[in-house]
Amino acid sequence: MSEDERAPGGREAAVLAARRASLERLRAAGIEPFALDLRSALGVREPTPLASVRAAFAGLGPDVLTPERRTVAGRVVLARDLGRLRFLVLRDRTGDLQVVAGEDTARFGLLAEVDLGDIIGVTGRVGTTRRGELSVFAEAWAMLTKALRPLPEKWHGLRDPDLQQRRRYLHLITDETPRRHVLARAAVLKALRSVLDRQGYVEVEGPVLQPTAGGAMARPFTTFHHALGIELKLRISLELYLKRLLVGGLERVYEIGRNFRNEGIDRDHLPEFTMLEAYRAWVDYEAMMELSQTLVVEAARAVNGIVGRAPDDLVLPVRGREVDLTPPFERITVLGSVSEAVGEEVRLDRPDLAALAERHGVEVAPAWGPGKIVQELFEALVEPTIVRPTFVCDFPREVSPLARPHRDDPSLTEHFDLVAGGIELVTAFSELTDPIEQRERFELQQRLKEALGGQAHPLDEDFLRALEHGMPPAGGLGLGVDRLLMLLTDAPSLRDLVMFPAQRPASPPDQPVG
RNA sequence: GGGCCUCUAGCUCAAUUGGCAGAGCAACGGACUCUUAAUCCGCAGGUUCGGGGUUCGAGUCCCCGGGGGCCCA
Repeated sequence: MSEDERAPGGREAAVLAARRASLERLRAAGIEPFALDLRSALGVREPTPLASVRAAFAGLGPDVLTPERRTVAGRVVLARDLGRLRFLVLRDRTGDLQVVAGEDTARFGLLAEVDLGDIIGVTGRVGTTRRGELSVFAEAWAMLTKALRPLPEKWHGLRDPDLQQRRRYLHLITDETPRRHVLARAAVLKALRSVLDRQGYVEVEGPVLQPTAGGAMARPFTTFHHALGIELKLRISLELYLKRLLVGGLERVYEIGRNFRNEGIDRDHLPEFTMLEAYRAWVDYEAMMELSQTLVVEAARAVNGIVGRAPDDLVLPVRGREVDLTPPFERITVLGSVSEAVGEEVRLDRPDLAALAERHGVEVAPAWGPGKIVQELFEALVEPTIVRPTFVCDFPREVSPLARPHRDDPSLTEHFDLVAGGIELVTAFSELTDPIEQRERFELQQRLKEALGGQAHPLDEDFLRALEHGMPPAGGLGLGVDRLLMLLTDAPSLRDLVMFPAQRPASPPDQPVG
């Protein structure tokens, strides 16, 4: 049942009825309130963007009427009725502009049927009012789309975060922030693709529906394919199929796509999120550091214009601090930074690791090995303190099942995370190519998962089979696009960067209790 | 999963110790030929998220449930 079937509150019903009545009056006057286009009424195919009018007539003094005629269109967001003179403010994707209607305006009387929220078109000469406001002085106008529901409060807009998400269209009409977020996402995606395309990577699309969801530790969403008669999972990472393409000889591949994880929702986690993963043959994780740096810097430059920063400004405000993205990024190691944080040397072979962790407020599960304990120490003590973009290198082998053992210390892996402003942006490896070791690592992960009471996924046998055919040495990275956007826009939550984040349905009116 | 906060008119918000549910915007009727959140006059609008309880009396206190936010796991 939709919320609109609720017994209507008196006022809302009256507002809706008034809009319907206005609609009928327009029809009675021979005006179609849902027009096909601007052509029939105004003789123009598309309106001039409001910002273009502003740009073309900037600097006009007050009380000027130019001979220049323009047709504009947009949503009416403000209306001031002075009797025989009427001011309307239109809003389109580029901005706002005032329209003035008076005795020279055709069908002036019917303008009384224009409500806040209606979409109209106006043709007239461009000029300024006595107070100097740039305006189109309406000669003709057209109702393009009648709005049957009112806009939110014209000054405060939609402040309720629940309604901002549920009715994002209203949020977009009344607040420029979500619009900037949409534009920032588009700019970042374009910048990421541009960097990779320039470097000869091929964009590919792997399967979203997978028989076994691999490449990460996360609970997947499950669905059922009726024709095939099998259960399928929504992917939790892009990794294993991209690596199959490396086996197949593609050498430089990337994918930008949605991953799905059936887990908790908070500021930094959404059930669906956008990942970039890129793989390149013949290189190691050093090359991925370079690539990460380029991707982050180019994305930052692409967003600067949208959020009002200078084009080359790489110093961003993030959660009340300044983050300087100027390369080269810093480098630290997991063991080195944890040692510094606890004030004594931390090694994977220390027998008292668990006690050490507990002393620093990290609760240790019995099934955890030394690698896991060190990783938890890192995430608790070091990661939140990292402000400058920093490559955190050489994670313990135990917690990094897809990365190659470190060339200098086989208890570690060639695995780095890029962290900036306390946000984890990138995970990258020198990829593990040894299929025998890969199987052992997967099996170890399964045992660990079971020991912790979780349900282990079956192994992706076809992936292991592909590795047995031989994957070239390669470096790979995964970049969280939403998190990168959070860093670049200083949005407080990932939910702000996704127009329609997953939500429970609004509480229905007649829901049975219990 | 746990803790804290929150939900009142279409929207933004008030409501003293538990004592007549209010304002602005939007709407509706009217005035106004230069407004800038226009102004002015008038009018109307409520399942106080849902259910139960305590009480002479509940928006307010208690219990159960729902939506949202923040923090923790």
